[in-house]
Amino acid sequence: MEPRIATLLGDSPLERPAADALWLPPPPPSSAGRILSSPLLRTTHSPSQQPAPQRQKPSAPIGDVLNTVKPFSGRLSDLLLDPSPQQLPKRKRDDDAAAKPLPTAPENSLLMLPKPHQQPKKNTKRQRIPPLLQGLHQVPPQAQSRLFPPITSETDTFGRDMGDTIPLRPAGGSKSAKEPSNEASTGSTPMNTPARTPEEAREKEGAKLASGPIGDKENRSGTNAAPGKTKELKKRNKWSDEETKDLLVGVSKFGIGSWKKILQCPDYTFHHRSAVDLKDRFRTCCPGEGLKPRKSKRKSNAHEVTSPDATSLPTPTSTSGSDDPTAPETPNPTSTSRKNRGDSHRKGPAELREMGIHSAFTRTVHRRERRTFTEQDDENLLKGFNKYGSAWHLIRGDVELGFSARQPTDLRDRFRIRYPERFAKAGYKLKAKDERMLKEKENAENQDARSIQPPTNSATTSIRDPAIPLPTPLQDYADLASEQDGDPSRSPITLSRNILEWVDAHPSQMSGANLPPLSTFVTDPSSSIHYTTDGLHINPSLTLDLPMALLNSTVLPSTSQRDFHGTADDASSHVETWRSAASHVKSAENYVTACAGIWFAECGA
DNA sequence: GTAGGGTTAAGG
DNA sequence: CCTTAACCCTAC
Repeated sequence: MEPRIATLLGDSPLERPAADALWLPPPPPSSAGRILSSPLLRTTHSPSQQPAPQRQKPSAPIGDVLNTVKPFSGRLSDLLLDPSPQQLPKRKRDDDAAAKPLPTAPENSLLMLPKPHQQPKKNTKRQRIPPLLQGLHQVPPQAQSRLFPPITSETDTFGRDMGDTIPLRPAGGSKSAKEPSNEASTGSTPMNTPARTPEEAREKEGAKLASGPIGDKENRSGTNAAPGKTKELKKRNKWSDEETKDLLVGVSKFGIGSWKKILQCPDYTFHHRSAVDLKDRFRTCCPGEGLKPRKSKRKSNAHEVTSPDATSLPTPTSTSGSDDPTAPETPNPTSTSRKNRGDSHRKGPAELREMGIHSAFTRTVHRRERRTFTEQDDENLLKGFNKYGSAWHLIRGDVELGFSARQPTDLRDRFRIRYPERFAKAGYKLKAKDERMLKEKENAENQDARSIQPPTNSATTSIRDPAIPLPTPLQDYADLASEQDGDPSRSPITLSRNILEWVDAHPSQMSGANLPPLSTFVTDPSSSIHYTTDGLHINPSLTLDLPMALLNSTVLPSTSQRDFHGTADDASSHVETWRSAASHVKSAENYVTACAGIWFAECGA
């Protein structure tokens, strides 16, 4: 832990500039026990590494901040919104006096910290809680312990950012140990056996793409995954001639489109390929053979004059022309090198003959031509759903809607994609992926609400980055109002079970009120509670205000689980009360945690 | 006929 | 190589 902290901070404690807001002074002896009980502080200021005289220097940033800060108004929003800019220069002066800055360090060394990796796009949802709050959310587990929460998450990210080359993926699994070489693998290897469940399929896919091939690919390529990426950089799993031959022979035997059959046929050997991989490879080798050749991607960019070869790039017409399977061995002489590179995988008749393929590829399995749903289709689909409900065959039968060429299941599938919430509300099951997305979304907001995100960099808990704007109370929460579906049979209450679960899990923080498990309400089908499918929806303004006066048992219902025998309306009313109470507890928690930071510093000053 | 999981096509 | 969506299969 200790060396990692030092690594994480970029230097040894002695050389590290004190601009790091974590740099707290040692507490007076009376409070030493409390303060040093924090593992973070202990490791950051190990007495064995820090000479006593230097430790006694009253150069703590937090102490300075506290000395210059104006009297605390008692409102958390003041803490959040007042960056107290005059404190920053003073901090720097003290920094200079206290420690020798790194020669290359910029003024604000916080900027030198490794950037956390970029989450995939779908996860880069804008944070709903300002960074300061994220760091302050965590209430010390025991009030008397006053521990900083340990840094337990994102460590891998930092580790990688700091050049930690230790493989993060658990080494060893029987699977990877079992597949040191692909040369010996056959079509009947575990990798080529079909998965029985979606989870297995996912695992299998993940193993194919990541853990499984790693050793093999590294052995082949001799390169390591680049550090600083969320996902380990996947090596390109290049197609060998043997694989390609097996693929083409397989296509000639089973037909175009029977990718899974080919994949599973023991006669052929593929190195961690999926059916999609086979299809993609075939599309590359035999463009136009039964599969649509790829469209030209350069449309709007084609006119850009900055590209030196822009004038020689093939037009979409020439692209499709060169993809013409009737002329596979006569590449367009005007093609660029890029174009030639794309064509380099193309297998001509001669090569096919060499592989023993003498007849043209056929398609043995018939599949309806793929037809994209238009906006009009979607509109009609919604109309049909409003008219017939989920009787998809009736929707198809309605000639006015124009779905005669579709299967009922097509309509259902499209409806699931296009109107997922209505689909779910109608009682249907969403695809696992959609459900995962909903869950992730729920979890993301759940983390905001439960405040279980430990600070990944405690420095950010003291000084809010003024470049990151705080949201206005209702800014960016348009979805709060967009959840209404206009269904009059539902209560307008929009409630997330997560906050209720949080309250369930923290009954002691509800001022001793008698807390019924709130699942009492949520599991009551007669309560007409409307749960949004995307998780937690708390009016964020409630978390920015500090309704301390409301934080007492008088606002909390005294109803116990056994006592509750109300009607659905009563239940709604109670849940609303609980929801409000939970929000207030949340606000109070933030407030107390913010104060805790000051208490810590005061103890150390 | 429907629900739900699986497979494939195609664009990114 | 990944993701998405259209389409397919099959148990019920």
